[in-house]
Amino acid sequence: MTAHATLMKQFQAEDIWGDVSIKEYDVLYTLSKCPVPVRLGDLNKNVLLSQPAMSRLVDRLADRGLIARETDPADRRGLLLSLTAEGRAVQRQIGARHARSVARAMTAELSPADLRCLEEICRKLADRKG
Amino acid sequence: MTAHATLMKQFQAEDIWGDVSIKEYDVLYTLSKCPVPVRLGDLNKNVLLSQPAMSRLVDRLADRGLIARETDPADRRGLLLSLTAEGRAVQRQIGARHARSVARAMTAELSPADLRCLEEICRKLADRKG
DNA sequence: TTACAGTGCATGCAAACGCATATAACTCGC
DNA sequence: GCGAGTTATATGCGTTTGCATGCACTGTAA
Repeated sequence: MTAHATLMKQFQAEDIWGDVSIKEYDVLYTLSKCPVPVRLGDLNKNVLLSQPAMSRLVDRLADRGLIARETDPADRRGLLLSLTAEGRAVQRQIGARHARSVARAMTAELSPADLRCLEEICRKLADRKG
Repeated sequence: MTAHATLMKQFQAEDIWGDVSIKEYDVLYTLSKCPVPVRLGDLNKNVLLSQPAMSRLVDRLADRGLIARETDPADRRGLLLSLTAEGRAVQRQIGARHARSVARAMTAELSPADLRCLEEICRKLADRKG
């Protein structure tokens, strides 16, 4: 937990976020990794926010024109979310800078073996029983 | 980040927290690890909260009698924080249950070698240059 | 000693959050 | 087909957060 907190505070303090908060970027990043539109509930699994908070975060991003919402034709309760062209551009721009920060922070202290090990561990933990 | 979010959501959903939030517990736990009273600013390094938010979280815990505040005699701007007897009792009770959850979640998916590797990685990241 | 830049914590305020719950849509048994 | 139960998202409301800033104290230097 301490490792996570110090890393996040360092990333948050970097002057690369423009008018996008780190949680908002988290959503943009997750969407950028999805080849097809995603459900709100699925997005919510990747971010430490309650469902209502995610709903309103998506509201704000949609109002700002960064993501598009459409009701799922197959299940009209559902929302399908995707990046707009502008959202994709913003994600790419911030993502490039953030990726450099992350790479710098991780390689500064961790060996290549550490990095492989950590990747494996995180995959195991994230894929854990639904 | 996904691994962290899923783990935290699972822990948060466990029915072991009583009327102490996970952030409040985080503070109680950190204090329980400190042999001597700690500064607010130092506590804040372990938790992903801004300084004002930490200040008010400590307010609430002090109002509830779980932690004690005293001004540092050596630097009278500073606050020294410590657990009260009740705070220590609460931390121990919740901590015992939470430790079991954590152990279960981690050992379910990770090998002993993974655990040693992760511990080493987290130490390196947490101790990273100020 | 007094002025002044720096540090540690507190507070005002708007924004964001979580909880409980409402709403809408789907599913299943009858 | 129709009501009961379930699932996906939205909304009301009180609480908590972050930002900007204020206040108290420290240290240094004229």
